[in-house]
Amino acid sequence: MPILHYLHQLQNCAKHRSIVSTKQLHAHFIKLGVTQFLALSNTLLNVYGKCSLLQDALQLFDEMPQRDHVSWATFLTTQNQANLPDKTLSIFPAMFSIDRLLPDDFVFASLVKACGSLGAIKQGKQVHGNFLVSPYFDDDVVKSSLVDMYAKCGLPDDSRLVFDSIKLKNMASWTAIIYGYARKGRKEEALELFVRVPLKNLFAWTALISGLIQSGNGVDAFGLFVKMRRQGISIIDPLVLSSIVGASANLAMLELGKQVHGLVIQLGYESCVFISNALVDMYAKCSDMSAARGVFSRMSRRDVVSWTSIIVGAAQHGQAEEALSLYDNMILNGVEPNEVTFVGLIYACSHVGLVNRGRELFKSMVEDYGIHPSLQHYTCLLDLLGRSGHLEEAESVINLMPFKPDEPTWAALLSACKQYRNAKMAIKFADHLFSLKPEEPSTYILLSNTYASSGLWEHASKARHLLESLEVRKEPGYSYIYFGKENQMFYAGETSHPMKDEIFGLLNELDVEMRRRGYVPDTSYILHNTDHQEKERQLFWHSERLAVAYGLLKSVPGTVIRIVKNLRVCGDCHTVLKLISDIVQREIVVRDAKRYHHFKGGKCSCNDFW
DNA sequence: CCCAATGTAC
Repeated sequence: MPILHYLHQLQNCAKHRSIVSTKQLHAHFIKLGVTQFLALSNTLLNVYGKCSLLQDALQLFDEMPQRDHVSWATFLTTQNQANLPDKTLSIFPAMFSIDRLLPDDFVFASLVKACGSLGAIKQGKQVHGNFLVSPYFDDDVVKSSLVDMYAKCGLPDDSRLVFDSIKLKNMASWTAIIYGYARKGRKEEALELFVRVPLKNLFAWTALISGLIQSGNGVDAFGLFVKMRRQGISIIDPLVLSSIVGASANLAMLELGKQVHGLVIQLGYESCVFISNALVDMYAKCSDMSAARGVFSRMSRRDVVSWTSIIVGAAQHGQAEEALSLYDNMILNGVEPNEVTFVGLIYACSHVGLVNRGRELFKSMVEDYGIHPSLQHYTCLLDLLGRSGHLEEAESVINLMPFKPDEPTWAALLSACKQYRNAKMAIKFADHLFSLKPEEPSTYILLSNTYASSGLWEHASKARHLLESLEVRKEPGYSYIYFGKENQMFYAGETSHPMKDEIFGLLNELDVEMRRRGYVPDTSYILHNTDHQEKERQLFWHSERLAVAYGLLKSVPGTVIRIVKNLRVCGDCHTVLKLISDIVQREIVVRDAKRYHHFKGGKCSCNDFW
């Protein structure tokens, strides 16, 4: 049977993703006049999808003289596989309106998957409803897709309802439900189900581990990863590694990240683009830009994520020129930038006050690449304009843009007003900020100082008053320091550390030298309303200073001191860290809640804007 | 002949 023979050949093409053979076969079918056999065209459609030949798939589908359920299911799947779930949903209505066909189980599964990828819960529930009243209402595959959809939409309880209705639970449904709970940080339930999985394969482990990482439980995830390795699960698919690399990045644990990198090399996955992308990002987040550049330069193939990762990394570490020249290289290499790339680029410009270049990039993003600017893009642009003193222009951008600025954006503009002594504008911005009912204590300090400097004492005291009635920081400040295999955590005001005396002695010594150089503690950053001396004492015990002192005492001389802080560095600590970096001639890198600071020789890479 | 599970940059 020649048709069966051709089907077999096509399946081979799909397996090996052989584009040339597929096109040859297609030409052959046309010549033989066998394209009216639906099975043949449908399979061909499938192969085009698998080979990522979207244009060919679309043309074939469009030109098919008749289409059946299989044609539709296959075509919708090509859209899902090409990461175009919105297309899946927008094309589907034509199934009825043009071909008079109702969805079958295969089509339902594709639609549900598309809703899950989009997080489109409203449409997802509609599809679910239609599925329940269809003849396929009991299909287990569609049900496992539904479990996955609710998991991806962050509704594990809805997942569970569907999951419990599945008679014969397959691995996909187990994986999906575990992922759903893990992703929401519901560890107990995720683990409880994991214990019950009949086959604990790599998929199940990956779902559990990556879900936990996405909910910020990186430490638990690492524990499980080690357990998985010990149980001899072989990593035949590198996806779990990208999650684990990402967890090292989130925790900013450089040593851990290096170990994971070693494992990646050992398992032979360094040549995998998305793994290397994750490594570049990890080194950047761990503030080791030279390692990030190393991985990036060794990559034989780089996609838009690779370039964007290194650009954003350079931008966040204050290396604006590097970010911009990387962008030029990216364009020369024929890689098209996307919305994330431009966030990094405009951010880079704002760091060094390259106003014209930033404006050009913003314009180019819209005009050359057709990207609709998001609030984040406007925030970067406003930051750029504010920092460089173009306050009127910033105001007109605010009036023209289709978003309302958020609290940090108003705060950044307000700081810019202070810097450029524009009291009139400051009051305007402050009023907007005030009406947002800010939650960040430092915002009240900024507000109060702004009003006070303009003689608006009543407003100033109102802001101070609100601040004092505000619950003092829900989260206590802490800093981590890592070097070698050691890591230590310091809380603000901590006085029980075994090396407390040495730390206190060193900080005192440094304090004397700093004051000799003209340092005066800026106590306006202290929230409690206590006397001046007490405020100075509190500043003295801020966690980043304890961590730096510990680092100076214990780390190898000359090495970079790396610190991760949960909150933002206060203005006084920023001054102090600059001074310390100069006094002891050491580079200090602090990753705070907002950005990176490289203190070196009395200067900071953030250019004192943060 | 077609459907379901794990992933990287803001």
